[in-house]
Amino acid sequence: MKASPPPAEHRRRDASRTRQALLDAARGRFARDGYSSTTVRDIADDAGVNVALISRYFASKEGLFAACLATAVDELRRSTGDVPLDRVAESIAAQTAGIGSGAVPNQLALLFRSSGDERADEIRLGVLRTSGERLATAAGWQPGRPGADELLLRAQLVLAAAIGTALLRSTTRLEPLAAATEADLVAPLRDLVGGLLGPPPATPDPPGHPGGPTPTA
Amino acid sequence: MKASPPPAEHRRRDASRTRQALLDAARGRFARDGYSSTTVRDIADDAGVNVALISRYFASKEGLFAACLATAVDELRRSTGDVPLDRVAESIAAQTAGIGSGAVPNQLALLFRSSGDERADEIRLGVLRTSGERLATAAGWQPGRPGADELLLRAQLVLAAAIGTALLRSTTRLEPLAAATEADLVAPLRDLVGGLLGPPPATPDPPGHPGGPTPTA
DNA sequence: GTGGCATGTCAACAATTGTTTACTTCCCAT
DNA sequence: ATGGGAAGTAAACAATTGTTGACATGCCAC
Repeated sequence: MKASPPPAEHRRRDASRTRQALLDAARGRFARDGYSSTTVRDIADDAGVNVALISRYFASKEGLFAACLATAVDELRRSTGDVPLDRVAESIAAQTAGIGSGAVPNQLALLFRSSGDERADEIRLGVLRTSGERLATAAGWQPGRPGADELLLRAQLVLAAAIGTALLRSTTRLEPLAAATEADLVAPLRDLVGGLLGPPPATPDPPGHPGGPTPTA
Repeated sequence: MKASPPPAEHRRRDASRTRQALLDAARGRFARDGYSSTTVRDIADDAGVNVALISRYFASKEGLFAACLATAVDELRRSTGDVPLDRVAESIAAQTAGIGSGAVPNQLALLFRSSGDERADEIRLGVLRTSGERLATAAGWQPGRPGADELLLRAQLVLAAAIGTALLRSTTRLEPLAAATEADLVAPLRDLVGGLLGPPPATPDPPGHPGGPTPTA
């Protein structure tokens, strides 16, 4: 019937397609089981391709992990690119909910799965650092100011909460957290972010609170 | 010189001592590197004993992990035994700070390192579940009440934040979070817990907030 | 059609893993 | 002191891991 090979259809041999299949399978495995618990044969089986192709397309298992990390970092950078403070909760909820609860399996969780590779650690640390600074900036952070360090610390605690949530949701069946929808998460996350980065909640008496976060207004 | 063997001194052969050495070494490795990245030879070398003793004393690597998990769970249960709501932040700060920043390396982080073992997952899930319920109870939770589910969800988010903080602190060098002292962490954590579990912060207009947590007073 | 090259498969490799077995060494009650 | 058993050691085991090379197969330009 079909005289010419339809380009949109499934070709029997397509390098970019199998490459992508490997990336998808690897991302899911790495995010759920971690780096060293995942074997290249697992990934290849999930992707439905031969094991040797991992070495061919990504040079090594670590290369594949680095590629996964790169795409995860890209997506994170894109979806968290300077969100205003009052949209942070929505953004985290979207990330931890998986955007489709199936299609994209938790870049946040993946970002945190150690690989033993030093470059991966550098990438991870860089992302965390810039994310924290961006978040702190949205909360009024300016380096050098009095109290700047604590504000940055608070922003990093927000990141820690987001990562912890992503990990708990993707590796345990702790209900109701594991099955919570994005909508379920927004309100609590808003309170979490607000408590950490919002204006100081009118501390009546406790003497602590050294230089609370500078009010945005 | 020494005629009789001094019991308080270091005997050359002491089963309980080497057993404890193995436990300590294993807990550190598991918490920092995860289960599958840690080899039994690593642990044995850290403890300064022979590899075969792991199988002798704990039957297997998984048995050793289970033993570590059990002690961690014990310590967690003891140190978080029904703390009042206004002491939760201190408790989390103490846990994530490591109580001595060196001696006890993060039970929280260890609690979360997957092992692939089904029993370990059960233990972990049980601890998380009861911890969440205890925390929610301290915040006024009563099962069945309207809004009870969201309050439990909020308590579990506190746990996620604590675990994320512990993991971030023990596996990255993200400053200032990684080097923050227990005292540095208390105030931000108090705001985090307060934001999630405290009395609803006098929401002026947003229609959400379905049945906020019942005020303690 | 057909040659050439990209794509995919198979089998084997060396290294590492957890575990076991046989053996040695030390402590202690007799 | 001395035999017996506990404590520790060394070497080897099978299984699994990541990786590689030689080989098969399909697709496209000509």
